[in-house]
Amino acid sequence: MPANFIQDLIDEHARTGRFGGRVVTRFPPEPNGYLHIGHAKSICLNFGLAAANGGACNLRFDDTNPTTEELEYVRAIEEDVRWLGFDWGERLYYASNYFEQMYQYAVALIRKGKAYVCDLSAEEIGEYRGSFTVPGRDSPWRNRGVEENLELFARMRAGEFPDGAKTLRAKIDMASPNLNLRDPVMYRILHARHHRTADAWCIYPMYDWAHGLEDSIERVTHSICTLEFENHRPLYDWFLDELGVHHPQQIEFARLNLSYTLMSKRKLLELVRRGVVAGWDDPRMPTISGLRRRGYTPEAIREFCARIGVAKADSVVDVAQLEHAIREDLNRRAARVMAVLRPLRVVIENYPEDRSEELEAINNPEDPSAGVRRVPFSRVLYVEREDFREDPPKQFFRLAPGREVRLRYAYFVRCVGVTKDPHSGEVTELRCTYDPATRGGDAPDQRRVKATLHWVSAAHALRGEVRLYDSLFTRADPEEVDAGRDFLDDVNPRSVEVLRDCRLEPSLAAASPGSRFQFERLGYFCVDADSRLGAPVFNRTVTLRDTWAKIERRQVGR
RNA sequence: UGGGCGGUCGCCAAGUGGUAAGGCACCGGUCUUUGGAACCGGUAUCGAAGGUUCGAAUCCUUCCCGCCCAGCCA
Repeated sequence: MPANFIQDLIDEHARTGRFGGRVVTRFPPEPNGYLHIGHAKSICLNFGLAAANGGACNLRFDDTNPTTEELEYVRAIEEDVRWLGFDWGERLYYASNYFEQMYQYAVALIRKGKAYVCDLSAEEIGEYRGSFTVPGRDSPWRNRGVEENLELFARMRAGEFPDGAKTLRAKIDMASPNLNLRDPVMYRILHARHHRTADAWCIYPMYDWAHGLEDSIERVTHSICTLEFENHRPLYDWFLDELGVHHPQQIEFARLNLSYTLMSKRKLLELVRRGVVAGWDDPRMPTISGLRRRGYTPEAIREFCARIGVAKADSVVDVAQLEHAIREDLNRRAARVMAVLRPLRVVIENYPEDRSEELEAINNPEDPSAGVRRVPFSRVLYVEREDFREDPPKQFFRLAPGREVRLRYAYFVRCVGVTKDPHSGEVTELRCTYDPATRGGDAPDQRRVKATLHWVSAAHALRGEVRLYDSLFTRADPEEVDAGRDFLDDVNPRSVEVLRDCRLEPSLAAASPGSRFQFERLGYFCVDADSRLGAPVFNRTVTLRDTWAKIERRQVGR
């Protein structure tokens, strides 16, 4: 892992002997949604720091709010962390396992006169809190006696009061410039069934009270969290110091933001619930499961996280950075294969009708050990529609009337005719001739062609479905919404395009779900879970860099 | 507005008083049976202004800008 300010701090702690040289971190997700790429940054950081310093990293579910948390989410989170390549061993914990301990800590605070039961309503608490510029006022219940508080708190736990009737609050300072210190709520009454503790509790600890205790109980040394909790650190410090328990060092870093991507769990949930996407693992989602289904590898995600660094400045990483990481990984590892997404029929007029042959193709030019395969060639082929232009613009090197190009690993062919639909005028077929002397793709006379096209033999081709993805949002920052509009208004209407009549080279017949390929000249694709034998479905993970597209965009632009 | 935290190339990000790393993106070029990959080259004086110093992105002062906080969410 590259150096960062957190590692510097750990180094300093090692020098000064704080924590006795121990390093224990934790990844503490709330099981109220699926993990996304932003969580991956945190996972890589926490597990990475632990590994780099001979420490350990806990996986702890922060399940203090039973109204939003579910078992499905804990299962998905475990799967995603494991898939990313991290192992928590026996260190799997739940905040809910500490509820009794937390309750006892709260009693201890009451005994010290540092916490009290408050009868104010939620609304009243808000009013008493004051504002940035106006100090808060003490709750009328702030000076209840210790015994009364103890009894009331016990009765809260016993279920004697309805939801919202009372809270337990820390007695700190209603005039503090830090609003988190204005007698924050520690416990609320919630008669809700918890996915792990069932009906054992009807009071649940607030995050601010619970989180620091969880870290303390687990003897965590470095509690790494995001920037917005910086304001809360003085409160955690207060709780831990009043209790006199193990006191981890909290360190805040900037969460990951990605251009054209939403990272808010609430909004991702809404996309799922409204059916804007097909589920948490929709390949357009920035979730780990979505990226996995899209064809991303854990290696690429980890490399991405390593490269973006860790710092305290708010930032938005260009999504091109993520795409670069997966291209780089797949370029090295993915087998090359030929697939025609939008088929255009080609007849090689001088190639015998009854003949076909097999040509040798390299599986991966980046990896000689991947070997070679044979692809069938015959008189009728398919090429990509966009590889032919009747009236080619400047710098378009591909097929056009009269022009010669190379069919990859096969022959040079020249376009000698174009067949069109008499009504629509649409090109329906290309008539070509081939040069038998160029078998394999080299001309003995050293003549050159400016383009090499991918192709597939019509008679041997497999049919398949290919799903092309584009970004889910049209706006670089989907969190920013124009007045009177909704973030859903910025969903890209063309975020997915399904092509159902694609032709694939026959070697793809055996491809199993999850396997990844480079479709030559097009991009990286991954077999989707919807695939069935004889009816393969591919997701486009990412396109190849496309210089021609860039040139064309420039031409159209001016 | 009170408090907290930040501002180094278009986007990330090193740098911790000695004369601005790297990655992505972009622009050129080499090579090429993927207009892919690879390779070569190009692009900043550090939010601003003062000051300290032989020397400052790094120290001091003032100012400007951005983000976070007024849930019985996390």
